[in-house]
Amino acid sequence: MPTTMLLRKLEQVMVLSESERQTISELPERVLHVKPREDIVDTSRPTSVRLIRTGIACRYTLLGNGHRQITAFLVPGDFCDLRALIMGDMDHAVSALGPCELAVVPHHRLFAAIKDHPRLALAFWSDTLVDAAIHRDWVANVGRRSAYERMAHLLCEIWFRLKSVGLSMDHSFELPATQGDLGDATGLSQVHVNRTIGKLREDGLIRLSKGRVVQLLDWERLTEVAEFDPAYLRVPKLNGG
Amino acid sequence: MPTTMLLRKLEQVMVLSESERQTISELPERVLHVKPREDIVDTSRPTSVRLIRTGIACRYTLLGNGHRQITAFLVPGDFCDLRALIMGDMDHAVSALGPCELAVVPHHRLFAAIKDHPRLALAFWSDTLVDAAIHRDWVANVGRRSAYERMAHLLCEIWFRLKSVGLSMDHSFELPATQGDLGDATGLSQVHVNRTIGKLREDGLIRLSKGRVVQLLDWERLTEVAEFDPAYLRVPKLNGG
DNA sequence: CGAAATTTTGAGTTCACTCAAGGATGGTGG
DNA sequence: CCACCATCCTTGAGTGAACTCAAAATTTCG
Repeated sequence: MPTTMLLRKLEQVMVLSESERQTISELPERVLHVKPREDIVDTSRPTSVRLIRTGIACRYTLLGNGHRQITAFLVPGDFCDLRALIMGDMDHAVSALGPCELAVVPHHRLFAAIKDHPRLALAFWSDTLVDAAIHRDWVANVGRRSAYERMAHLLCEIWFRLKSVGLSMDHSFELPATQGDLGDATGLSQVHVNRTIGKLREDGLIRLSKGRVVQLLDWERLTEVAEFDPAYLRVPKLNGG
Repeated sequence: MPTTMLLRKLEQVMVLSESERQTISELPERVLHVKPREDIVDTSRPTSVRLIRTGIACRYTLLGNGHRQITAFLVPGDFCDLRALIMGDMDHAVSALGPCELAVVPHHRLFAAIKDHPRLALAFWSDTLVDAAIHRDWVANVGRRSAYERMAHLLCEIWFRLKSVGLSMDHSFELPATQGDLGDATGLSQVHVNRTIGKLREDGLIRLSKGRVVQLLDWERLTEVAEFDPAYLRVPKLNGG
């Protein structure tokens, strides 16, 4: 029951001992298959943590005015509800975009792993720190960029994160999101998302093929438009501990 | 060299032993006084962590288009650059709004504290989890709320957080931010911030007195307008560990 | 007290929104 | 395998919330 993506991510933060790697790979209790558009976690008090193995999911909040805001996309190797391990509850929901395969890790196993290998607490903590950095980037994206720049930035981020876990070699990836979803992620209306990606396409920056495949045709120009700097996503090796 | 606010915050998450409390209170190496508008941390590689003791600060990012986005306000008890403890670097800057008093905690002391009391790692981790929750809320705020609701929400959040650390008994607090700052926090222009708080004032929801004191005149209606639900800020007691 | 920063107000503009309808696409069951 | 239905995408037209530019009034601070 491989936890390859997670290991890959954590190994970017710190060097893991054989024993630590072993412990992590034995975390999952079972695998869960989730259908497209299905909720993975709602705002409750889960007793296990779900880890994305394949597929793409999103964190979201429903506002009272009927709107939805997606606050993050989750790619393989990402925890859905690590928050609840420490905080007890979830303050938001997570839903699968396309079909997802999840590993389920009971809280007690994670606590046991941390007890045996205290350094792992720092590794998992770093996951939350990256989450926070991504959120900050989204605040800036939604708050201070035009629709055009915003969409460009979002696509850059998703591609970069997929690439970091070894998915997407070339500059293309499958994104099982509707234009409505992209609107909820960027704070734009569905119609304006349509016009915006239309312009990105006209300008030769992206291409959308059948099966919801996104191609970034001109990474150079796209990052320029989006002002995309992956520094906030990059994880330097942990020194102390 | 008291770390009262921090202790108060951490004790909301978990019960601390006398020894743990002692360790935390001995963390600060020195106190630092920072003038209004001065940077507390920039995007570099600090070797100590700064902790707000008094005053209000903000995290911010400068965008290439000349805009600034504030991604969070920091109140007493909050860490400025805990990220760098684990990640090595900062991906954003922190600046004082009004005059601030900071406690400086060298990284090695924090690592030592965690080594002696592994549960403290979970406590500090929870700080990052709350940060992430606040950021998510900001994404939703900026992405899916009108200027009017947005400003209301921001004021609710700041007041609630000040209240949780024992500042502000009544519904008023000092906020040493210009309307430009509030714009950078909400993703609005300075002019529109002016008109928006003008409307909040007209509607009898808030009052701005001399010395930058904000008064929330009608908490009931304000939370309704803002759809403010402090659940995401509340920290349930830690069960495991 | 004067200079600098901030707030306030006015006027015109624009980016993104809503409403609406037609076309494309994809999944499902007969 | 095709017809049908639902979902999603696309385009048009009109509207509106928030923006920019600009200048006056006020406050803050040295």
